Amino acid sequence: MAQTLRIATWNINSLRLRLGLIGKVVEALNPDILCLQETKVPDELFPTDGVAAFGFDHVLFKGMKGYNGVAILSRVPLQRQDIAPDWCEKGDCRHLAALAQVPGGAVEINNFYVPAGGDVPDREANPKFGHKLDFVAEATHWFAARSGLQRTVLMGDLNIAPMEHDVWSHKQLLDIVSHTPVETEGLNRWREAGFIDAVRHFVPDDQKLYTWWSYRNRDWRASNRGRRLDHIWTTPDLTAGLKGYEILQDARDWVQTSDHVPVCLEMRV
DNA sequence: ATGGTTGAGCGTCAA
Repeated sequence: MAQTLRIATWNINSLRLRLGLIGKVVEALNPDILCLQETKVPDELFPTDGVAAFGFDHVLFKGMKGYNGVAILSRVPLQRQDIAPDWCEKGDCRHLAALAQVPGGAVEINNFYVPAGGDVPDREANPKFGHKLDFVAEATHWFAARSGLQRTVLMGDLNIAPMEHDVWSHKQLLDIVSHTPVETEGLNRWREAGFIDAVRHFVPDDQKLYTWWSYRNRDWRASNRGRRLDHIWTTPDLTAGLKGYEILQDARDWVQTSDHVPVCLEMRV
């Protein structure tokens, strides 16, 4: 009954601008399910036919004009799960949940786009940072209340690099939004509410791993000042089925690409 | 401390 499922996440930073690059992701990673963040497209303008041309016949999206927006593209049937709250009561399109219908039993997919949090790591001076911390705390409590979750995946652009070697310089980034202790501790509590870090399952903690390189570095590969902001977590019952992962670093060199690269996980479910 | 770059969409704001 078990089948191999390949699931991927990518902050695409405008779906309409980079629709063609979905084809390159399919070619490179062959995902059954592709979670996108920062689609930046209102639902009435979502390119359903465009993504179907790449083999994704089952699509869920929650978007808005200009900012944010998430989508789940899938080759297997999806059943939308509208069970989560409106995080921080902002209505800003940062989470989509669905049951992926696979023969071994449904797998719950949670696609998150956590607020970036602005530049100043102080909730008094910078309300966007407060929003980020509140979002993570609210999500932590919500998942903790769903005790005993199984066959569940949480993935997306979580905008926090939690471990020392998830950034190019731990010491230089301790006061930089995305790697401050209050954020990394918050993200760890969220994960511990019921998940394991499926990519770190394959990579020792002392090895560098990045999924994002700023547009502001002229030569991202040479400077290599990356951060691991994009994550795939699974509930512990799925650990035995984990087969491998790929961070598609080559995508950072594509013409007119995103500043994030796709992350893919293969598992038997 | 600042700047560096990109996208949405035409003001700057968000990242």
